[in-house]
Amino acid sequence: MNKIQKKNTYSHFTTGEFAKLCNVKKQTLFHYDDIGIFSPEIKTNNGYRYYSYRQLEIFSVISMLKDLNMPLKDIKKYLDNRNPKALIDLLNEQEKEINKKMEELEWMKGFINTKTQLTKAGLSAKSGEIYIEKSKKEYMIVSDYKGSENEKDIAAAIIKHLNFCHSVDVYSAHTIGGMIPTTQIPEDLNYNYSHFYTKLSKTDYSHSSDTNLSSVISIKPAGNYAVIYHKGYDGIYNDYQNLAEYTKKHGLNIGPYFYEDIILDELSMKGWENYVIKLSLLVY
Amino acid sequence: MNKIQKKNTYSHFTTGEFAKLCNVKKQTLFHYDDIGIFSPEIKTNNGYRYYSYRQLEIFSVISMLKDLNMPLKDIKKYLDNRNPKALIDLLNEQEKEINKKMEELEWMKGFINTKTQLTKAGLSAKSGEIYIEKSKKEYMIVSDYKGSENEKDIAAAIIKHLNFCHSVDVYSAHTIGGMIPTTQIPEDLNYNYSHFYTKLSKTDYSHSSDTNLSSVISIKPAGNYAVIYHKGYDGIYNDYQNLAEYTKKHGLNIGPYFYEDIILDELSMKGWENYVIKLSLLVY
DNA sequence: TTGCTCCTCACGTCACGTGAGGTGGC
DNA sequence: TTGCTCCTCACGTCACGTGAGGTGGC
Repeated sequence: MNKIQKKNTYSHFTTGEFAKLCNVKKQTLFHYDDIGIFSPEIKTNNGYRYYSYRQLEIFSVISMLKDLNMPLKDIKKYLDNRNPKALIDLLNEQEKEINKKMEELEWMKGFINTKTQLTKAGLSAKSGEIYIEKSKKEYMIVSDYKGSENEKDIAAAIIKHLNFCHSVDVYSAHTIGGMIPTTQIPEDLNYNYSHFYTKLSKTDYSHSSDTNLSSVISIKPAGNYAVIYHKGYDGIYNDYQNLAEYTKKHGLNIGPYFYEDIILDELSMKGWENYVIKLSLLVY
Repeated sequence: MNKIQKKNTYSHFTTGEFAKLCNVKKQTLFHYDDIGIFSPEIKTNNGYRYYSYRQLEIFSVISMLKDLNMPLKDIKKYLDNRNPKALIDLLNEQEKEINKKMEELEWMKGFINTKTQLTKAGLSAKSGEIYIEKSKKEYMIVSDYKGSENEKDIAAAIIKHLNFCHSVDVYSAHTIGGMIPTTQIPEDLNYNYSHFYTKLSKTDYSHSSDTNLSSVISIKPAGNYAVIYHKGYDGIYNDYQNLAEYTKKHGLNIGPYFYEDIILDELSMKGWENYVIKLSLLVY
């Protein structure tokens, strides 16, 4: 170690110190040195690495690019050919990446919000009890369904419905619900949907001042709903009948459709038989 | 393959089909099946996998959790013990993760913005020419410097300055600048800073309605500045002298400090000798 | 039958992480 | 001298990715 090196190392950081400043492990710095993407300002004869505070910015940019899913190879490629114009282009691209990520995170937030609400509702729900619930107006995307009650037709229709939602840029956190006309109260042998729907959260329709979207939005009217929760799908037609009888007994007028929503699904329950399903019916 | 299986597979997706719906490669689904985190609804005798549309949501949630840096092991642990309360807790934690990521992304956006501005300025800058530039008021965090002009003292002071910035939650995209009193126009043997500073972007001080921060913010006054760009640090004291002489020749009053900002640094230029440095001086 | 898709198995890769064993500065 | 930090080297790991070679459905 000559004098100049000694003088310099006083004002420099060892690998461990620099790693702490960067909030990474030493091995990261070893690795970056190995692949030639980021090396210490000084390397002494005994192999000791010494980093300068001036290297902090470039390390933090490497971290940033890595966080934005840029492979180390590509980062190295840029650094090997760096120049102001290339930097501007790089930053430009990364800004687009960031915007994409932000949108994804926004979607996740919406998903978490609705899913938390639903799950809390599912936790406090008592199966089999009928009660009246005041609901606000809800927006949804609705697809007709004319197929049979078998799995195959339903699967095809649901996928078609999902594709339609995606085509108008809707990726709702709500699971898909089904509508059954009240003119046709389900029995064991007759339990079929007339529509499938996806409810929209505020973020789903407030962001898109898209005329495409607004033209395909349907409304579930505000009002009082008779509601019953059911566990699993077995014997669910009984609760449809119970709902209908209840409204008759209390002399209530009813809306044209039953709504069937899955409140607790595979995400919190293992197996269909444990899902919690909410049936609701507009009354007045 | 019995009848029931055959009937079901009609309404199901093969691995390749399902992978497309999920925007991933088949191998991801194989892998998830291998480690037991996400398996097809049906597996026939010949080993063919068949996925249901009902599995789409759970796959997308696995993807989401993975994007939020949750290891597959932990995701599996949740799924193996899933229940509504655990789901609510999980979603709660992940929301915090999301907020952290959003803040990071916001910081990156700010960084990209300021860095792009600086780099564009650096591209169009002509070294050696003096001109007058109108500047708006700028906010910055300033640290005194009383050390010598050697590397060691400067390094220590800069790190102290950085730590101070971090202690008041400032992580600016601007590189650190230096101030030199105009009473002491630098020469070769006398080129020393009296202060170091970090400029703040709007996002740095607008977000923080923090009284801590506002009490330590200094202001670089609005006004006309005599400006010169210099390449590298070699002979930079000449340009300090040129700036001073220019103001004298034009009978201008000058502010108390020279400001030295690095416009193009290691990020776009290899080596100190290619940096572009901006010297400026308030005139009136 | 052709072409496409499915499968498993082995090995590769990317970005480190983890000791093991040895040296070096205050 | 002790204790801490530095180094290299080899191997592990996480989440897949990439063929290789073979089978299977329309």
